Amino acid sequence: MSIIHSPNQNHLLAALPTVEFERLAPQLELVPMRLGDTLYEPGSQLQHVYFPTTAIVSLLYILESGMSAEIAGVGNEGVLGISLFMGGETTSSSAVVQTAGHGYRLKARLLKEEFNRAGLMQRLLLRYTQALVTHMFQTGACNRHHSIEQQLCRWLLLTLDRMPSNELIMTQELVASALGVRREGITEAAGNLQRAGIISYRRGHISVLKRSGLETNACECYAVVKKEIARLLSDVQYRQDATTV
Amino acid sequence: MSIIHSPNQNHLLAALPTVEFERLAPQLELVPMRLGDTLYEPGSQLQHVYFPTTAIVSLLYILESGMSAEIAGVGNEGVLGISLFMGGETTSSSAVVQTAGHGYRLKARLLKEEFNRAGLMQRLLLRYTQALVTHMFQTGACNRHHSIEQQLCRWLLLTLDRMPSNELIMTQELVASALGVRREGITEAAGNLQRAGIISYRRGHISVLKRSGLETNACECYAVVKKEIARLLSDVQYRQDATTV
DNA sequence: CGTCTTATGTTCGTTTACGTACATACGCCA
DNA sequence: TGGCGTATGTACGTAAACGAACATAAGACG
Repeated sequence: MSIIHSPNQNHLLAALPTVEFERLAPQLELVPMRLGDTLYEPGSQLQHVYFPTTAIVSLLYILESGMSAEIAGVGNEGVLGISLFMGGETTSSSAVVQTAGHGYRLKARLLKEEFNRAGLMQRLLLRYTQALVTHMFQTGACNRHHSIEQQLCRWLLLTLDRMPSNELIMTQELVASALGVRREGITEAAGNLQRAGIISYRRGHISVLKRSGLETNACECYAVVKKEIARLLSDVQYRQDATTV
Repeated sequence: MSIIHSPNQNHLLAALPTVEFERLAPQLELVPMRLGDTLYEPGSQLQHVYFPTTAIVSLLYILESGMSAEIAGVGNEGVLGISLFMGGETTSSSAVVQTAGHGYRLKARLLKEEFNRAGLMQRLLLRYTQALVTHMFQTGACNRHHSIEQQLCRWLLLTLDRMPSNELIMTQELVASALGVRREGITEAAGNLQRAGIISYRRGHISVLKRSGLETNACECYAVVKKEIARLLSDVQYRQDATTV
């Protein structure tokens, strides 16, 4: 069975009116995103924006000491490279593929042109940016006040929501660097969740057995982010033809 | 001596071209901002945007447990109420006055109109928003990895940069809630800095004696945020008449 | 099937910040 | 000038996460 790819798997692209979509579609380039790929380095000039379809990308900040923290994740609900239309040209964060998959990319110049037409694309991009800002807010507060286990639950839920199955392909090491904690801290927290029958895992794979268990153990941050994103994108209409995929 | 107020004390307003500035100026309303005033509550419909001139406002997130964390501060370099032009209408954060002073406010509708003219105001607002996003990124990572003392130094520097003098009017309790830590933690960190001759303080007042000392003890986050904001706003030209104030 | 890389498990002591309780003293205002 | 509200100082024990070192085992690959 071969996998069918379509730009409409990305919510932003699927919400474009036909005119705008058809203008961009020929310029969209399907790209594979492999685990660990770096899409952006801090400070580099952005050449493209990326609309993930099946991949998930971490926006993470790497400190001088080498320690890192994920500030937000981007999946098929969003886009990478907001600083292009915000006007900064470069980012101060890194974008690293956290779950392998695919996405479509668009040349920076073309995106800026489309943005400046002030059509629905502009509205969508700004809306999405605000959702991202909300996410960052919540993550910042969460970093400060919640335990590793709570944060792990939050993070698993956010990731799970973007996956087709209930299995995540990733090592504890990777989760640890996303949350900005020690690997051992994840081993312990994940061990607790496994003993409680909420998840089960083996080398590089995490299966969620009881989603409700994660929700119970997560901090409020998951629900808040989820709700706010739903609100911000609630009036987004998908094109008729976009739903057939 | 009476204090002279002018919208040009706010950098964004001072950078508007004459045409745009003169269109908005009659609609700008000078408002006092008293310590502790709440400009926005999470979830409320925003009626105005605020351009601080001498006041500093904290964007802080309050968790269910009552604990809080400041995600960014806004002074005369910025504006409060970005969700209005980003399209969300409401914020999920609170905006609380951290240093008393003044600012100008503008009716939400008028700002949106101006934004949609796609003139320099739009460019400025988007640029500023990206600077804010950068700030939030850095704060998030800082919350995770740096000590209270480092964060205190960073925070004092950021606040100091927006003050005309080297004295901050605020209690340790207030600083603690901005950083999202215990008041006792601030007492200890501030005590260290005072013993080192870097600051001196008395009830509700903090004087910075040796700025370089703060810079030495701060984490990298201060310098990074400072530099990035300077970069983003480097090509902003102030109107000729705006510099006379 | 055996080997070797690497993901995961476990255990120490240590550090940092928390939570609580209470002491002290500044400085506003009657 | 005296009193009082409140900002600040100090001192516990406790909890969470860290840092480092090492053990175990899964599974990729020859």
